[in-house]
Amino acid sequence: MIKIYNTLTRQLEEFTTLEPNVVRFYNCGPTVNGLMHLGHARSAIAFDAIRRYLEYRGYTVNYVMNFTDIEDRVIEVSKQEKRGVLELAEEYLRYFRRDMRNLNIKPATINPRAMLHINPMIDFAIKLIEKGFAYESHGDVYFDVQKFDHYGKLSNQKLANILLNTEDAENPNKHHPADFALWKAKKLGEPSWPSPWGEGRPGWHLECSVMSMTYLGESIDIHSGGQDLIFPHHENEIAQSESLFGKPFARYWLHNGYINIDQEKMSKSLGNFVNIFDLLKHYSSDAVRLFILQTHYRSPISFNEDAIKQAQTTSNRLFDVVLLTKNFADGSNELNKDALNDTDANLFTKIEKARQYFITAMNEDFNTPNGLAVVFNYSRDVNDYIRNTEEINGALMRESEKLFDEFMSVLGLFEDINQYHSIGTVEKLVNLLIDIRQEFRKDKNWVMSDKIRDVLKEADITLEDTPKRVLWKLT
RNA sequence: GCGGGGUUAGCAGAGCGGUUUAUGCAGUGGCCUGCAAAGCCAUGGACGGGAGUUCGAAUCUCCCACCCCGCUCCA
Repeated sequence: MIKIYNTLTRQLEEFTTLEPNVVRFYNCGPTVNGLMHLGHARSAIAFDAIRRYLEYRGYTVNYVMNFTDIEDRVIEVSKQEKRGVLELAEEYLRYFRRDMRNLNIKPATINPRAMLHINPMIDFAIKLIEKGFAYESHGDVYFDVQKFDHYGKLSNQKLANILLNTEDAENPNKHHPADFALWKAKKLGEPSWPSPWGEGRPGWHLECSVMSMTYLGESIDIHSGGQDLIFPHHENEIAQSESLFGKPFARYWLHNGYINIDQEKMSKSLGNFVNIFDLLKHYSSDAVRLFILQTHYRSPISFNEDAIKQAQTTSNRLFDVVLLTKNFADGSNELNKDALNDTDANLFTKIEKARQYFITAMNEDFNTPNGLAVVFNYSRDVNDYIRNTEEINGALMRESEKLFDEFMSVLGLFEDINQYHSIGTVEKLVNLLIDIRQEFRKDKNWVMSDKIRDVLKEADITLEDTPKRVLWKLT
């Protein structure tokens, strides 16, 4: 049974779905007005892992992640850079897709863009006006928060306690200062679309309600995003969708914690962000994913150079043991569980237990740090087995490989490992050289044995002498 | 003002009433060892401070200190 911490109820809840075995999952994506930074990456990776885990557990996940490409902040940047909004959005969108791919984020079922949903947004606003939840005022359309009884339920705020800035407080077009724009009248030099209220453009919050409805339906299972979206963004989405449809919008609200740098939130507005493209010049995507997943998704992460370096070391070490397992996995024989010797039977038990412990960890609100602890503990056992066992059981190693494949599919690690996997001709050749070298070593001919090792090293093949056998890997 | 989160060893970070206080990186010692590299084993070291509840608290309660975040720019 999977348990999820729900921001809405502020407690752990048993996970169930509206439709059997299908998860309707909407993840609030980024505004494409700048480069992807580590904070975006955290959100993307955290929910990617959650999505992957749900799939591992047998769910079909309809995973929608939007791109906000028309909004105040995009317009602002387009003015600064003196470029068209469309051109700007297209470019940053490309960068985001590139970085997501580099981080091995599994492609969403669909990545809807706000700019391509203007008409449905207008329709949505019209219906809200018809139902009396919104009103037009001088070309703007506002949601009337006083009409929605549950306003503030997600952020646990009473309407009266919400602090408002002076601009909103003094906006004469609004009935209540907390009313938010569904539609904004055109301002000079800004992109606009025709609407019943004249030229204008949609407000930020509307797109998610509309695109969520379009691709997942009026009620969904999971809606996620960064903690900073709880208020006002998600609060407003709830107000829009629930007042129009009269039913719960999302059943589980998940929010990831921030990344702190020097004890301060990493954010676009503070300008203290680490951009992903640059980070990936120095660290592998696996290291970045490990760095993120070593912390529970709701906790804050402290970022510093040391921490990401450590993740890189860990990633390399884990990669090596997974690769070793693959190299010894042999599919030619079925594993006969009843005929295993003690050593093999022992490892087989560990494989089964590791799988079970991993699931237990992940079932508890997707506890990836504990899941990783299981992976590390198991990898120690395999390392021991491969290096210290007289006769390696290829069929058993195939079970081990299967286990690692399961772990890695959830964590999204080492997707390209098979290209390092020793197979066929290369394997035979290297094994031949290892055999020859072993003869030299037996004769204490260190010159020749070292030469073989050095030459192989130049060919990106690393040898490792262990008590029972010589191990090798492509690097 | 209102609403949240946090303070765990050198660093990162689980645990949230009870086996020796995970796990990773870094230490230290050992095994292995022609060298190299890796691995395995062992080991030191922490629960912000104070009081309370309890047979028992990092975990619950209260007080104090400090930090972070949200309250219409943010993942």
